[in-house]
Amino acid sequence: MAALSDGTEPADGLFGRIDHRPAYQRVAEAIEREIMSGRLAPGAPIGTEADLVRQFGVNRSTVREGIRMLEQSGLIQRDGSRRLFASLPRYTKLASRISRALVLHQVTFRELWEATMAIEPMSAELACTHARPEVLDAIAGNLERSRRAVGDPALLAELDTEFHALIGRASGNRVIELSREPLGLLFQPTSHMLAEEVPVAPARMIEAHTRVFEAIRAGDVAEAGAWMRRHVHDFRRGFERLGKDLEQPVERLFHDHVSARTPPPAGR
Amino acid sequence: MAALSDGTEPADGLFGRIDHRPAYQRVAEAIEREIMSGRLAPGAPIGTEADLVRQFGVNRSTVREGIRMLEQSGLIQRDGSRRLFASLPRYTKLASRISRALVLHQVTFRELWEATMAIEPMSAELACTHARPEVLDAIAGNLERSRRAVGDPALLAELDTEFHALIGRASGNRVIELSREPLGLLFQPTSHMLAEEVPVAPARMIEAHTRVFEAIRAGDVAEAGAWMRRHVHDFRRGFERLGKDLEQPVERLFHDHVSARTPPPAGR
DNA sequence: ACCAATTTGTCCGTATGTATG
DNA sequence: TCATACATACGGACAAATTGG
Repeated sequence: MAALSDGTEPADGLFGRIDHRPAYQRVAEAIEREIMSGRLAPGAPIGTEADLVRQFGVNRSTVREGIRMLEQSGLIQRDGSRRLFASLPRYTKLASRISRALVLHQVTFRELWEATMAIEPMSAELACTHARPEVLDAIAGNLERSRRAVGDPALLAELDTEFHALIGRASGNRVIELSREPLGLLFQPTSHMLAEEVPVAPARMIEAHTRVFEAIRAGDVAEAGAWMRRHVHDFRRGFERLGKDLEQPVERLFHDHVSARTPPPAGR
Repeated sequence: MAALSDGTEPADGLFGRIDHRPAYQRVAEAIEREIMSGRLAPGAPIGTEADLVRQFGVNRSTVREGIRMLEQSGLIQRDGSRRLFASLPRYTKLASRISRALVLHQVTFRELWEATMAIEPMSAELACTHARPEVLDAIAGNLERSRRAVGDPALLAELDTEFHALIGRASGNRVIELSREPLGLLFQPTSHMLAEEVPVAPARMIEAHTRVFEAIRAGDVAEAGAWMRRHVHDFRRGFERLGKDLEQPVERLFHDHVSARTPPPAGR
């Protein structure tokens, strides 16, 4: 039951097992452990490659391979000047990683929609009690821009995605915020198509967004949830009206331009 | 608006911009593009490092750094003989990445619980119409083992986590399955503590699990959802009965032994 | 704004253990 | 069994970029 981190059982003799994983992995894991344990706080400098070479007693190439892994997992980042810092994995990066995986696994629109149906209404309901003024202002701004964008399907789809992301932010719940982000990313192309092909779609969308926003501002939990549910149902109806199949996998095509660049410097 | 993948705007002259990103990143991105576009199907061999050196015209070390990044993101894997294959990012790996991020961001129990309250009932409801026999059998087995584990808090917590994971599986919705996995991981230690400290907890848990299971087997959507909601509420009450604060961040301590090892070869 | 030291990105060559045929 | 191919790891090198005076 007490499996080691490499999946093996501990030996019961005098000596511990030998860790035969490659050196670059052990370098990465050692640094990861320091960060996860809190001994390296986010924003703390990791040191130069030469430092790490000295500390671990391995070659620089080995250190560099370890660093690549940690960089990829978001536990360390480079600031503008390429110095290494411990950092918190960014939500946007995780979200785009998740949506990439969902695309590769050929998740269907039905699956996406059902998950949205679970998360989005809850998000709106929580926003009623947790939304802070700045976020409400941001949502108001989003609505304003949406009303002016009725003729521009691409922009409208972008603003739609942003609206829902802001509701997630307003929920005051980062788990929900993170969970729903990939859904927004994956729905955006469909939202675009909908705005282009279904004449009433833009107006209905803006109407629903407005209702949700007003309910949130009024603190009306039931109303916010109900309008959000209606809105998500509406999206599905529009989707079906386009003659598309709910069991169709989300395409991988769109994903080309969502290769999220590393964001600017972390802390400090 | 048409930002390039490195965040800059396209130049409007004769020549395109020069890509200043380091070679190892471009190697990784080139391979990633092949996989995402479908030209490299999961399971397809990538070639040896020497092959990649020839194709890209860069040094071994550079290729290796690129490979580390892709390995970390789960897009490529090595089989037993260390040959490189394209692969689908594994859910378990993503889930543990997500829960790690949530821990580092010091997400609170309230946030976890609210998200669970959104996802888990939906998961149970969907299971009513989508559960396949094998999964139902697995759940039955889990229940059987749970009943025998009443005196063993650690095992019971493990079986609890497994039960909910199986419900996720039964939902026939991989988005929900993936979204809820990190929640299960993060709740497990609390579930353990609950089984240890609250005398009635094990019995109530098993009762609820049984009800949910029977409702799913009977295809009773309303009943399954209702019992799951009750179960999740119950968890919260138990948590508060322990005198713990919902606004307390999930501890980072537990995470030490959840450093999910790379699973065996991917497809084929 | 210039200079010297540091650091990263990249390359080359080589040795070693292991897996495949 | 043996030869080959391959991944891991090491040492050393140099140019370009960045830092810190």
